[in-house]
Amino acid sequence: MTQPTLNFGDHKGESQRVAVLLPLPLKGPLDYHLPDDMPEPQPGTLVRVPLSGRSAIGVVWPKNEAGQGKILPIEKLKPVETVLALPPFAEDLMRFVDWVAAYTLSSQGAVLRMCLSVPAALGDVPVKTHYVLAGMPEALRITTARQAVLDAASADNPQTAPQLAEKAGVSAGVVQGLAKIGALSPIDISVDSSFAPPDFSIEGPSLSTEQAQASAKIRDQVMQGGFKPFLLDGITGSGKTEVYFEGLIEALKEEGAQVLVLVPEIALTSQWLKRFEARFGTTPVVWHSDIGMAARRRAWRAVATGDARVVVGARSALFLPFKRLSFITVDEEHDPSFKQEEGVLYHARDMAIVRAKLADCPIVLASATPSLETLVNADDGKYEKLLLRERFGTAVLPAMKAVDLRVDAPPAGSWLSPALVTAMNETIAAGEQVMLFLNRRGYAPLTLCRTCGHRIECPNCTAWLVEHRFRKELQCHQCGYMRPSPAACPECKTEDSLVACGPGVERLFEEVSSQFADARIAVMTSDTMTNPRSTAQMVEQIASGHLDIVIGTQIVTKGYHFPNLTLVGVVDADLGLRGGDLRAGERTYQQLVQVAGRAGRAEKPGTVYLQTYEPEHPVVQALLTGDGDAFMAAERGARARHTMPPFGQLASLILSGPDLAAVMEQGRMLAANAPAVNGASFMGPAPAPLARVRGLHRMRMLVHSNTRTGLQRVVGPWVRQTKSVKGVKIKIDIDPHSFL
DNA sequence: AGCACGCCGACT
DNA sequence: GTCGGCGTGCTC
Repeated sequence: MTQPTLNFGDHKGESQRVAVLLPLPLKGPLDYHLPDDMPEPQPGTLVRVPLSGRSAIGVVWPKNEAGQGKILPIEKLKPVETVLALPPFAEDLMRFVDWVAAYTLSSQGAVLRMCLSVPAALGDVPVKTHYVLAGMPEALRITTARQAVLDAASADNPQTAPQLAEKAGVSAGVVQGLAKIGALSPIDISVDSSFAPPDFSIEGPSLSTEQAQASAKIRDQVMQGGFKPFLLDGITGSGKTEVYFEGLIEALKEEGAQVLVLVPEIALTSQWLKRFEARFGTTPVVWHSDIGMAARRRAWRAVATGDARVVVGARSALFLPFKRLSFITVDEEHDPSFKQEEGVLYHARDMAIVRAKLADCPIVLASATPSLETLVNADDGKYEKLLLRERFGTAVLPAMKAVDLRVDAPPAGSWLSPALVTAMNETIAAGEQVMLFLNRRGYAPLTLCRTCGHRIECPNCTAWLVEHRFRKELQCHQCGYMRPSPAACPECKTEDSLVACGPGVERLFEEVSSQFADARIAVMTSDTMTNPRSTAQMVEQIASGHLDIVIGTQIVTKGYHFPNLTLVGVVDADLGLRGGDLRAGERTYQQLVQVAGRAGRAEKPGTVYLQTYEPEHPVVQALLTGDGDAFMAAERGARARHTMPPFGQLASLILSGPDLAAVMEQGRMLAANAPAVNGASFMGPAPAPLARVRGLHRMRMLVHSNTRTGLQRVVGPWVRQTKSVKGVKIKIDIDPHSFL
């Protein structure tokens, strides 16, 4: 990972000229000239500039030493319009933008766009006029109404006109009148209330010995300052959160310091936030993809001004304009959702390390199942490893049992083995709860015609339509296409000939409902947890013991704590292993450990049943024996042998367009133009596994390097120097995780 | 990303 | 004869 060189020094003879980076996918910053009456803005200043007839907001960018491209004469430049009343971007943020752009082979502007993702935050702050008592003007005519308002008003407690009018029992007009003659003075107060600072007087929970040791290491580093990554490797339920909380609290003791906690999108539950608030004595600034516009604006501004001390967010929070970032935690660092798969393709965990390095602060990567990349970095001594090997309190790790489906097969048309059903009955009889995990939304992944063999596919994608029986619809999980469930086969028109193939959570619900007639059952998927209110309600119902069986997709794997849940049934442990990409084994192992970790989190011990057709598979064996280290060591060996990441590096190209011939032509040209580079090999073009998505044809190419870094220096020039075919989009993914 | 310029179909 | 479809291309 190399880093672009920047010059933050003064640039003599160029005082008239400023480079402004705009949040657009342009090649680089654009030059503007400074009006004579405008003081020279320091790099990082937010400015409004003209841009082809309109006006745009950008950031004054440090001058790049390598002045590539032609320089426009100063008289041709348009003037900077205004300087925005916002704190300038910190130097480390600008270097971060440049670094991410160079690493992901995207434009600086595209990366900046992620930092300026809240247009409303950049404008004027919405204000409400409040009033305070002013000196008594000479010509004040006192009336009873006026006196009542003056009694209600005060010099140091600003109130709005309606508030004062209400208190005084008069109309708001009286207040306005007093303001007009100067007896009250108006003060504009932002509608955004400020965030309460953290409360250091709160005593943390008492920590176990290993927790205390780990947190001491982190706190020491925080006090000493400077970049340093930690891997906090602790089994599920070992209290990792409490350990990194100590680091965060320590960092916050420094005046003005800000801390960031990155979490997987689905882990940001209200249960989790309550825990957070209990320790910090304040609501953290929450940042994720679907917070409302007002909350977004308030959060962004608070981060920029430094008012927000603690930020908890999904991957995009990494691009918030922190004034002084002093500590980062990436919780569940192995989680696949940290990989951004659209627009600028980045991995938030990897970029968080870079951000911490540029901000010169400590960073903690926490996980019960660290990624291979992180484990290798820890073993190489780049990260300090902190281990937590005991479950917190009296809780113990759940017992793991494999159910060999070849031997203990479910009856035809059902998906639960007799062994699992027996265990479920016993658990429910004991007044405890069961969770069934099946990472497949809907009723059935495939609808097939018994008569003609037709499989109902998406008209736009290479994908089967998934039946959602609750909604009586078929849906494409690729593009969102929906159609009502047909009664007859769309191909041969035979009535009642369609059969659902394979299970989804809805089908499991059907089976469980008939087998456990008295049980109270919930289905937790993104389809049933569409809004926070209903989600919170469902979670509360489970937590308080009002439900017996929870059926869920991966949404249940994180962020929830159900103390009475003692049995977890993994309906199809082999599901994630099919399709076999680079990380299929690792990912499945991680996911199943997380699911298993839902069982027996309190006093009662838990049991996990893994239904599998391949009990001898290394992933299943690792779960049964609890020897994850051996499993990861084996994975590591395999990756090293094939110089796969992190021992080598991959870059993926997706070529897509409406015209297949054009897409193929682009692929041919890229292949023909592939440079001969020692240690690098080029594969493809080949049709992508998802050969068509949203009506676009897709081909893929893969570049492999047998060295760990620097592949973008091969891929960047190669793609830039290859003639592009009209109507074909080239998406470059450095360090790809998805191979579809 | 906008927004303009630019060449081919259904309207006043 | 125009209004307008969105395809390509530029923005200091």
